[in-house]
Order: sequence, then structure tokens, then C-alpha cells
Amino acid sequence: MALQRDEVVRTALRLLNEEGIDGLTTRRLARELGVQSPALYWHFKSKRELLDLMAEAMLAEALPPDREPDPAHWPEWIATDARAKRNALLAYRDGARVHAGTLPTEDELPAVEAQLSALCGAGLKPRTALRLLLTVDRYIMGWVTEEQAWRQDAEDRERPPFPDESLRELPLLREAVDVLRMTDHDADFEYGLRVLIEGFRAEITREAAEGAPASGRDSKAGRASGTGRASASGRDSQGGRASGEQSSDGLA
Amino acid sequence: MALQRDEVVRTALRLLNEEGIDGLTTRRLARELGVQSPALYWHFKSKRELLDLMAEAMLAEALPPDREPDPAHWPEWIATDARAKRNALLAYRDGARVHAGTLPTEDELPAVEAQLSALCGAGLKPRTALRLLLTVDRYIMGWVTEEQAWRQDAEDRERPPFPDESLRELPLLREAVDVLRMTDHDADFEYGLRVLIEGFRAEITREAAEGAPASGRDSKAGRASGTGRASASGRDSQGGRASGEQSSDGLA
DNA sequence: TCGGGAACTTATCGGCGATAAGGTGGCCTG
DNA sequence: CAGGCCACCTTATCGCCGATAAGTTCCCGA
Repeated sequence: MALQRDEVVRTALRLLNEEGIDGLTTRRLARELGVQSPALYWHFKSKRELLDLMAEAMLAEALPPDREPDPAHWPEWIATDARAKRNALLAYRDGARVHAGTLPTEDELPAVEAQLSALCGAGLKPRTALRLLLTVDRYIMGWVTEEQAWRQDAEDRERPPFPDESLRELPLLREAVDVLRMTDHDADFEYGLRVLIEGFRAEITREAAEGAPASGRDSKAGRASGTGRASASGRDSQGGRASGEQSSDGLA
Repeated sequence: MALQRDEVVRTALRLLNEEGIDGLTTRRLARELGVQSPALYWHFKSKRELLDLMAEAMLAEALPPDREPDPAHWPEWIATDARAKRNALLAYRDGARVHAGTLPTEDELPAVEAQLSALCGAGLKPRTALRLLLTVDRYIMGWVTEEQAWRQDAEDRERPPFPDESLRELPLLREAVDVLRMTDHDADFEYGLRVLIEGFRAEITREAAEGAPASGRDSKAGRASGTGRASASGRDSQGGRASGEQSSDGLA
């Protein structure tokens, strides 16, 4: 029986957990499947494509696509989905790094549309609703990336970081030392998640309030800020981001 | 004149911008410096160490360490610092990936202590204040990682993603299409940042309110939630995260 | 003057992603 | 039944990577 793409992906995910992303090589994976490594290139045009499919499979396990979010309880399902996604990324070693930079597949879009629909039902404009979803997504990605990096080199760390004597002159950090040393990932993640949702709540009432009067489009209050000298290091790099500008629309 | 660690780091950062993180190899860097590649291992014990120093240098350019944040205007300096950090990461190609997973150096801790001091002056407990700082940090990291990945493969992308016809049946996404396609990174980042700060504001008043009565420690309202089946795919991986538990302390 | 160590070179290792080219077997067509 | 095609895999190889071992150079201080 010939190899199936699906079987390759599943084996790759298992191998990811056993060896980590650095141990996930085409040769190793091929050996696991009982073939030679170039055989994989019949099924995938590159390792990147394999990683993309792995990322897709990871999240597909966590978020069943057939859900109808309820506008009335948006804080609950936003939080539930966020936890589910974090758990999905945590379920595989280096899961966040595998998923990072992946584009949503076209068949994930309907689920997003459903979420947008619920948020608009709660009073948001589509643009704002999508920004909101992206915001929590970025938070999750950043969080889990850091969390897994921490767990990863916690194994081969000789002694715990931030030893007590380095905090001698820093009483506040000393008081928050368990947050600093990330002894309770779950609770700390949950805190940020709650802060985000609290902010969404404020944003929703704000947008509802400003939607009621005359105004229509995004308010355009300038407040150009940023760092002053934003792009460091002589060369500007990055293909020409105009550096200092930032178009915050009023934050106080 | 012999090579200096500092010179190597600066050259590496320049090279990073020119070639990207995948083009930043020890051989290429050595060539740039006019030496052979093993010479680098006299100055750095591994490439990882070099990357750590690069990450440190990147941020050092952006955040001068001698600042005394004002408790009265915490939303302003939180936002300013966040923009500065984002700009610092954006100033180098793959800056976020280089910085990801790096531990704060001991000499960055005093700056954190100063920030904590200001936030506590605004009414937060040290633990909560640090959690808050970590939250915005994770958001920045997640955001810029995604942003740079997007910019990166925007170059060698044949045609724009999410073509119009794929959104035919998705009116809300179609309305938010410029957010989906990330045509204005700055504004979208700024939106999430404002949401976070709005949430912090709510959190501060909440904590101040609950600090006033009898209560002392973190409120322990259970609400175990999560996904139900959290860790997918048979093997549990990740070295035994007890999967379903989540210690949210009350979010509605 | 000369010993030692900082700073480098040359040589090499094992492993990586990827490509080229060739083989093999089953199925479909004539 | 013959023949060819094509899905699927192998063998061979390329150029590159991070890293180590061992040898060389040269300056500086006792």
C-alpha cells in the first residue's frame, strides 16, 4: 500500500512530539515511515508544505469547524476558543513555532465568518470584530511561543533563571517572582486573556456609543507618536517602513 | 586588530537585514568579517549565543534603560514602550524570530522593576503588574512575528492571498478585507494595543475596588473550563500538562 | 629571550533539504 | 494477452550547514 499524505502528516506530528522541531528531519521522518527521504518529495513539494499541513492538522483537532457562536455570550466563547487553541498548540512540542507564520486555509474562513457574525450581533463593525479576533490570536501565539521556549530549555537548564540574589535590590520583582519564573503558565495566560476580554467589552460599548450619534467612519484623531527615532541602526531595512508614523486613533 | 564581540554582533545585525535569518550563517558572517568561520567560535560558544546577543542589542537600541515611568500616565508610557519595542523588532528582518525565546538579561531587570514601581503606584499589586507587562509583551511578540512572516512571503507570493472570489459567500470578511489582508499593520497593531490598555484600566479599577474591602490574596473562584478534550492526538506529549484544568478566576 | 596564551587557520565530521535520474509494478487500453 | 504509461519509490549526489580538533602565528610580559 502506498503512502498517504495523511499518514505522513500524522507520523510527522508524532515525531514532532518525540524529537522536537529540530529533530523532525526528512530523513528521520522517512525512516519512521519505512521509506527513503526523497520519497517524501513525491507527496510534498517542500518541507515547508509539510509543516503547513501539520499546523493545519494541529488546529483542526482542537476547533471543530461546525459551531454557531452565540452573540449573547461572546466573552465565553472567545475565552473557550482561546483556551482550545492554546491547548492545541501545547499538545505538540514546538507547536507554536510550527504554526507561526501559517496562513489560514480557505476552508477555515467560514468559521471566522461565523465568529464575525456573532461579534457583529454583539454590536461591532466587521472591521473591528476581525481586528479583535486577530488581537487575541496574536496574544495566544506570542504566549505559547514563549511558554514552549521556556519549557524547552527548562529541561537542559543547569539551575533556575533569575536566582534570588539577582533580585536582591528589586523588591517588587521579588514579590512577583513566581510570575517572573512562570511557575503557573495557566493562571498567567488566563490573566492576560481576561484583560483582553475586558478591553473588548470596553471597546464594544465605546463603538456602540459612537455608532449611535451622527458619526460614521473610523474617528480620525491623529496623535502621531512612536519612539521619535524609531528605526535604529543606520540602515533602515525592512524594505522601507516609514518609521515614525503611528496612526493610533486616540487612546486616552 | 583582533575581532571584538561587539563588532561581530553589529555585523551580524547588518547581515541579518540583508539576507534574513536563513542567510545568516556562520560562514557568511565570517566572510563578511574577513575571517574563517571557526574563528567565530573563539568569541561565541555557539550560534545561539550570538543570536541572544543580537536580540539584546536590537532592543537595547530601542529602550534606553534610564527611564522613570510616571505612575500617573501609565497608559501613555505602556503604549510608547510597546510601539518602541515593535519598531525595534521591525527594524531588523526576522527581528521577532531572533528575539523569540530569549530570556531577559539580568541588567534588563532594573528597568522592569521601575515599570513595576510605576504600575504599583497606579494601584496594582506587583504580581498583577508583572502579569500585565508580560501580557503586552506577548502581544507584541505574536504580532510582529506574524507581521514579519507576512511581509516576508509577501515578496515571493505570486498573487495576493484571500482572492475576492474566495470571499464571495462571506460578506463580513469581505467588508473587513483590508484587515484580513493586513494592508495597514500600524493601525491594526494600534487597535489591539488600545484594547489591551483599556483592559488594564478595567483591571486596575477592579483590583483597587477589591483591595479596599476585607479581601487579601487572589480571589479563588474556580470555573474550571478549557476544551473538554484538551490534549489531542493520543500521546499526551509536552511532558505531562494536566490537560483540562484552567484556573481562570472568574471572567464574567 | 622566551614561554604562554589570545586569536586565528586548515581539515574534517555528520547531518541537512533538495534534485536528478533511474527502476518497478500495477492497471488500462488496444 | 501485449505494451506502455504513470504513480511511487530508490540510489546517487549536490551544496550547504553548525561544530570540533589540531595546528599556526604573533604579541606581551616576566
